[in-house]
Amino acid sequence: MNPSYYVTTPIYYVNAEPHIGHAYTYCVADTLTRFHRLRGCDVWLVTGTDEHGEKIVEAAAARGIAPRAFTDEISAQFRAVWDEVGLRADRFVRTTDADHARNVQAILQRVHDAGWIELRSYDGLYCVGCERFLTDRDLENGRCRDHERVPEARRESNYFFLMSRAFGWLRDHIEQSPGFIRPARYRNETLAMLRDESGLGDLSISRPKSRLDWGIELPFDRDHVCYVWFDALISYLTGAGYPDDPTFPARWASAEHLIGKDILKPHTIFWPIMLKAAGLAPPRHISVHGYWNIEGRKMSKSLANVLSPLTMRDRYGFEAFRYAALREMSFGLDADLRDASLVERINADLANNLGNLVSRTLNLTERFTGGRVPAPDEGATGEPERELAALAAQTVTSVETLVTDLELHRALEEIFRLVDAANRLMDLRAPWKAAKDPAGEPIVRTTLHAACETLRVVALLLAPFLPVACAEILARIGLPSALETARLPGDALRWGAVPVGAPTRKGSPLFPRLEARKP
RNA sequence: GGCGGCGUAGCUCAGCUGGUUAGAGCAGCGGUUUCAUAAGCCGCGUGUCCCCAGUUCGAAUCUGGGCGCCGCCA
Repeated sequence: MNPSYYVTTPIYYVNAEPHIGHAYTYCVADTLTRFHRLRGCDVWLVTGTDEHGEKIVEAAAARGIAPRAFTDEISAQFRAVWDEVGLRADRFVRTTDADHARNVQAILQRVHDAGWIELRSYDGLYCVGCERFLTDRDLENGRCRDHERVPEARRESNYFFLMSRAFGWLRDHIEQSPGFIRPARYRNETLAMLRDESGLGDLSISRPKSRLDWGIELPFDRDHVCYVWFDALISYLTGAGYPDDPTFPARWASAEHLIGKDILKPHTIFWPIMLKAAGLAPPRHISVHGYWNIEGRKMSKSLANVLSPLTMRDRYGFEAFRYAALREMSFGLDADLRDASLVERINADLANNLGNLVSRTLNLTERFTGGRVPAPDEGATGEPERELAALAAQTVTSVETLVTDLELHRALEEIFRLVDAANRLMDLRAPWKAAKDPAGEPIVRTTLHAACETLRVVALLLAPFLPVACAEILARIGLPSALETARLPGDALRWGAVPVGAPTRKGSPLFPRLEARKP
C-alpha cells in the first residue's frame, strides 16, 4: 500500500466571497498534493464551506432569503471560482451536508459520554459579530473592540467543552512534536497561549435553539444547536471519510491542515483537544501561513481592495499568478502583493528564463536535429555537461527537502537555478554556431540533448507548482503523458531519460511577457 | 502591561548549534551575443549584518541593555 497524504484548506466561512487569501492556501494545498502524488503517495485534498452561525442568519435575513438558500448560493460561488481556476478537491465539505451533520452528532455524543461536556448558564454581554459573550476587556466605550457594535445582554444556558483539562497534555504533545505546528513561530505562539491559561478556559459549544436554530442539533439536548468549532473542524474528519471509509485511518494519520494565522487558536488548541476527547489522534501537521497585503496595505472590505482569484486569472493567467504567489510569499510570513512585483517575477522567471529556454531549445532541435530529441555524443560531453547533470541531481534532492519543509519559495528558487544553468550551457556551447560546421555536429547533439534533459527534470520538479505548463513542456519533448506515471525523486534523478529520437514541437511561447501596468 | 518574533545590499529573502575576503534572486549600470518570448550570457555592491556594551583567540550568529516594527495574550 502506498503512503497516504491528506491535506486540507480551511473550511471557509461563507460570509465573504473567495479572495486571493483563500486561493493562496488552496494553491499550496494543490501543490503539496501534486508533489506527494509524484512521490507515489495516495493523496486526498479537502476544502469546503462553513455555513452555520448567527452571522449567516443575519446576512441571509438582510437579503430576505432563508439561510439555506443563502449558503447554497455562496457555497456554489466558492466551488465555481475554484472550478474556473482549475483547483480541484477530492471532497468539498459543506457543514450543512447530511453525512457531516451525522459525524458532528456522533462525535458530540462520544465526547459527551466521555464526560467532556457540561451545561452551564451564563449571564453576559453578547456580540453577534464575535458570536460569543464578551468580557470587560473586550469592550471599549460599551462596544465590542473588534466589531464596534453594541453587545446585547443575554442570559443563556450553553454547553461547554471542558478543554482546559487537557492543556497540559497538549503542551506536552506540542513540545514533543517539533513539526506539529509550523513554522516554529506559530508553535511558540500556541505554547505562549497555553502557558497563560487565563485567556483560554473552557469552550462554549452550543446555542439554545430559541436564539439560533440554524445549526446542527446536539444529540443529547435537542433544544440546543452546535455552535461553530465542533461543527466546522469536524469537516476535516468528514472530508477524510470518517468514520467508515477504509482509507480513513491512513489518511488521518498523515493529515496536514493548512491555515492562515487568523485561525491559529481554534486549530492548534481547540481541535487537538476535541480530537483527544473523541479518542482520535491529532493531525500530523498544522501549517500556518501569513497574510497577503495588497500594494502595501491590508486587504479589507473597507479599503475595497479585496482581490478575487478571477481577477488574478484575467490579469496574469491563473497559473502564472499561482507561481508568482508561491514564489513571493515565504510560508509563514506576511507578504505584499504588488502588480509590479508579480509582473517582474513572471517575466523574469517564467518568460525570460524558463519559457525562453523552451523556445530556444526546441527551435534548435527543429532546425538542426530533425525535430527530434538528439542522442548525446560521448566525445563531446565535457565537464560543463557533467556539472549540469550534477546540479540537476542536487536540485532534485534539495527541492524534496524544501517542499517537505514548506519552503516553497526556496524550492522554486532552486529549480530556477537549474534553468539558469541550462541557459548558460547553451551560450557556452552555442550549438547554432557549431551547426555551421559539420564537425560541430556532436556538439549540437550533445548540447541540445542536455537542454532537453534539463527541461525534463525541471518540468518534473516544477509540475506541482505549474501543472499545465509542465505537462506542455514534457509533451513538447516527446513525453506527452509523463506526469501520469512519473515518480519523484527517481525519474528526476535519472539523467538521460529523455527519449532520444522522440519528436519535439516548438509551439508558441509558453508564458507571454506581461506589460507593466501604467501607474 | 506580559509573552514571542523580527530588524542582513534599492526590493524580497538565505545565512543551522559562533570560525575563510557576509550570500542568492530580482531591480539598476556597463559589455557581449543573436539560437530564442527586444529573451540569453559576461562583468559591476566601501552593505555601520538596527545601536551600545559584554563573553570569546574570533560574533551577523551567544549574553545584557536600548531603539524601531509586528504578532499573540491581556
